[in-house]
Amino acid sequence: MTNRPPRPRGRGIPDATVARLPVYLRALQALQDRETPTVSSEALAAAAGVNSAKLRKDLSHLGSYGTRGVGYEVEYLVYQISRELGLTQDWSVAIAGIGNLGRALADYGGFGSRGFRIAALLDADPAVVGRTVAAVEVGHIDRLEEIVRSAGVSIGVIATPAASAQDVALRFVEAGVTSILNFAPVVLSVPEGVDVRKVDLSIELQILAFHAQRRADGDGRRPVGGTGLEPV
Amino acid sequence: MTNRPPRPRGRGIPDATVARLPVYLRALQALQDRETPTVSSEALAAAAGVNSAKLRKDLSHLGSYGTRGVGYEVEYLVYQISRELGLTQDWSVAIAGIGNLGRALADYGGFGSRGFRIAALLDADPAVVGRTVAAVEVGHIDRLEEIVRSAGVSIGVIATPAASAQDVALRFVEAGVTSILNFAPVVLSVPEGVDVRKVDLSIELQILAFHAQRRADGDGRRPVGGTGLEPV
DNA sequence: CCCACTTTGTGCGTGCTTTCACAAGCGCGT
DNA sequence: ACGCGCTTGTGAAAGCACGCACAAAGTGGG
Ligand SMILES: NC(=O)c1ccc[n+]([C@@H]2O[C@H](COP(=O)([O-])OP(=O)(O)OC[C@H]3O[C@@H](n4cnc5c(N)ncnc54)[C@H](O)[C@@H]3O)[C@@H](O)[C@H]2O)c1
Ligand SMILES: NC(=O)c1ccc[n+]([C@@H]2O[C@H](COP(=O)([O-])OP(=O)(O)OC[C@H]3O[C@@H](n4cnc5c(N)ncnc54)[C@H](O)[C@@H]3O)[C@@H](O)[C@H]2O)c1
Repeated sequence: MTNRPPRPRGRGIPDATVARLPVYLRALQALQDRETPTVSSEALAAAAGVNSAKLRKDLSHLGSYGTRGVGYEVEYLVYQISRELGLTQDWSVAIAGIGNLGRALADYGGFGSRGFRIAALLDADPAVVGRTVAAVEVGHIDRLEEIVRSAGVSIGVIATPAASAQDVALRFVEAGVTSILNFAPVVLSVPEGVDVRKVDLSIELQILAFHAQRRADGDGRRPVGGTGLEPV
Repeated sequence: MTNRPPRPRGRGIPDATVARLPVYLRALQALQDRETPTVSSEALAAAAGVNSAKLRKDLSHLGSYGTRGVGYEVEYLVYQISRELGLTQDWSVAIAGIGNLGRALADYGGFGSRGFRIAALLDADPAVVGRTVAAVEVGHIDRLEEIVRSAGVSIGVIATPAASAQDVALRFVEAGVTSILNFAPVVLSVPEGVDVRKVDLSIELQILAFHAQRRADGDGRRPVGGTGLEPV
């Protein structure tokens, strides 16, 4: 694991690549657990569920970290991807809305394992505020700014009801948070420079339903009471 | 066993469009609640956080449902999008793994509202099996096939630990499920023709971390947002 | 009827993404 | 030293997605 922080990488890794790096990282860590020293692009691509040419091109954006005829050294690549993703430093996360979902997120162990630390939990319900979840005491949402600033939070997670999400988002931003992960089913409006990603269960199900319906239409699969209406 | 079908997209609606239709649908339903009869592409695009030309092109894939000089009739468009997405029929969902996350999903109300009905819950833990969550009794995972078939499940949700996810996925497939939503942090391998989507919290956080690091890095400019609210 | 105005639907240029295909590089055995 | 087999890194091509800009199509007022 040689440290190598110069910058041969052409600045600007494509978004599509960035979205796949965590997948590669996870596959590599599984190999690490099995003490596999090196891996070929073919094998790693299979583990990550992508085309091997795509994997190589993705990795080439980070630098030339492979050895022709051999493959990639697992440990070295883990380090390089971690560094590129910013996982060599710790990130403090605040979760707003400690309901069913918020609690599941807070309790989730797979978080802290990789550089993300839950630094603050926030809720509006007096019955929840003051309780301790995952070793963190739930603070009142009214003190968001104070808590977020003092905990040095850089990533805000929104798990409140949809009606409160926009408000909470702006308060996160006012408190200096520029990265937000939103679970509420609303489109958030935030100032330029703030990065919002959303996780939307309902949308995922609807996309699955679309494809399922298409399969059912084409094939002779059993429909469950669809309409016979055709597009005009 | 392929990880991902190449792109069986017979000519039809582009994937990128399909992924946005649920967003439009949600915005339209909000308009419906406010009894707005018609909406322009400009206004709907703003509500959905997209470019209006993109919205019009997306909708044009469904047909010519707008009126020039006027806009789109909200109710009609809701129906057309719903039909295209397959929401005019009901979909039965099974959730495997009734832990923290699985319980949150089962309890989540925003599901049923859009044609998705929780038909079965499955777990391996004797302490969980037999309990009732969200008015559904948790069945034992060993009876997956029987339960899934008798409940007519068409969408399987995996919220088990990562180690069990692949196994559960294959059992879903054997029971006839061809649409799977996976919350476990693993790449699933399924036979061709089975549609898998994943929701991965950890990946989302890592992507946020990457962008946050980039903003903090060489880039010394402080994003002065002003008050310009940008839809995301 | 005509005209000014609004808004849709889409042709087209631009840039990003994926995939193929292969030369160049590396290790190993002889 | 040399050739062979394996694997990377990357040009080039094909495929998509996005968004501008505008003609076509509709509304409403006079
Ligand atoms: N549970 C799921 O599986 C699921 C799935 C998809 C999306 N979501 C979305 O995630 C969000 C949370 O879901 P949930 O099931 O945990 O709901 P929940 O009702 O169990 O929890 C919401 C929590 O937010 C708190 N809250 C309300 N207003 C607040 C405010 N202004 N500031 C801070 N906290 C506030 C409430 O006190 C409550 O504890 C919702 O927007 C929901 O639509 C949930
Ligand atoms: N909780 C989160 O916020 C969160 C976030 C991202 C991803 N995930 C992933 O979601 C999954 C579930 O997370 P969780 O927090 O609910 O975990 P959990 O441990 O609370 O729940 C897991 C449940 O699955 C059951 N189970 C175990 N093996 C099973 C099997 N073979 N068949 C059926 N059920 C089985 C267990 O009995 C338990 O009830 C995990 O893969 C986790 O990595 C969770």
